[in-house]
Amino acid sequence: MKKAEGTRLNILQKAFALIYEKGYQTTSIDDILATTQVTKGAFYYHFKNKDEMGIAIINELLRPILTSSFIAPLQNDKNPIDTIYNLMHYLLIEDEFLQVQHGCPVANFTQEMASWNKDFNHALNEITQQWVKTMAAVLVKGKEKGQIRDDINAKQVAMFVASGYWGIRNFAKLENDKKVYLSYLKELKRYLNTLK
Amino acid sequence: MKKAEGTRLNILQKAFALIYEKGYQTTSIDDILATTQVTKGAFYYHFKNKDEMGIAIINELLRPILTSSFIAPLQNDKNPIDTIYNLMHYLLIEDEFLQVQHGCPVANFTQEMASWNKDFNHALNEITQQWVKTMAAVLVKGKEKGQIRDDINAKQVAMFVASGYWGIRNFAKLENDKKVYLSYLKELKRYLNTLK
DNA sequence: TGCAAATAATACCTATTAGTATGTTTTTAT
DNA sequence: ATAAAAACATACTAATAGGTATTATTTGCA
Repeated sequence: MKKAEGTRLNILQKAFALIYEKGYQTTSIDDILATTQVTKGAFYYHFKNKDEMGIAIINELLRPILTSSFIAPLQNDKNPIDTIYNLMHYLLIEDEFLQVQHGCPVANFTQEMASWNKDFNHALNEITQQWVKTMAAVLVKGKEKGQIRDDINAKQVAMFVASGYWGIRNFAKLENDKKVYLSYLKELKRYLNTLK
Repeated sequence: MKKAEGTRLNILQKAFALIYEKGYQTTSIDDILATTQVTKGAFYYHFKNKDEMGIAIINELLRPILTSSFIAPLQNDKNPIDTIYNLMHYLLIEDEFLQVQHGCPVANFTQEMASWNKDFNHALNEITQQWVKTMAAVLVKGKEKGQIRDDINAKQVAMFVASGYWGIRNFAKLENDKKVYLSYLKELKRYLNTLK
């Protein structure tokens, strides 16, 4: 990796961490410069403006995270019910990047920016759709294999599950306690079992 | 109502509308003054600072809305399944204040402020808990009447449902389309029916 | 090795931010 | 009617915001 690429990546990663903690609007360029030890000249060499950096974070950091942590675990040939439950368990309980007090970064971004920045909205919608579509595909496969009831609407279920995930992330933020995840997971398991 | 009370309420209501649209942090005092036609002197006569106004909005506007629109509809003696479904249908489809592109005001506030302002967190947690507790109580009553299965964990279900609500609000914001609500409601109905 | 392009550093600019200081007007109680 | 208190108005401040202009330093390559 060239050195310039390094500073760029450094900016993206540190900025992402700050934004995940504090939110996009309240993370200032100066905040980012302070924690990266990068100067303003360097920052604006790499990014036209703050929003371009935001989009880069979504496309270059969030998207890969989504692919590896949210989508890849769905792609196995086991029972969809276990697959989905295990994914949620991993995301809520085991994953070390996602912090209970800061919620889900994609949901945070969405909440903050969706109705105000077309580019953000588009990028976020794309990665979210990818997740939901993959989950739906898993369910369809399960239907074909007879693991999932025939009368189940896969897309509908996928969205229902994804919604629950975003919601419980917000709940846990409010209580600042992972315990709510356990309660959520129990009911999710019960719900998923009604699909077979 | 005394005139002074009127200006205070005017500030709270207009500020709330702005915050619901734009978020708390990005709604400036000057924004509020511009839309209320109130001067800075008047604003700071009524509120010590911006955060005090924010707390007042939660306690004096959000709380009553929650009581009347989220909690009161739960308090009838019908079947909990219909009661909860009808509430969600009302909130997502019929309610005229809640806008698809701006999500749920309580969820927005939570996402933005929960981990940063203790007072906000406390006020928001209180009203949210009240909603979940009421929903759980409705389910408990349903269990006693034999309308809900015995092995159901009421609190757990209430939280699961509330999470789904917050989540789908965020989803709809992303797609800026009420259609996702219809899909959500269908699956919610299916889910609720598994409780009996 | 030298020079152009890439990368970075510094100083600055204007707008906006929350908040204050100090006044004036309006209400209220006597 | 009048004085005191409540309610509001105006002009300001210091800090911070995102962004730019200009200059300096590295880097890759002929």
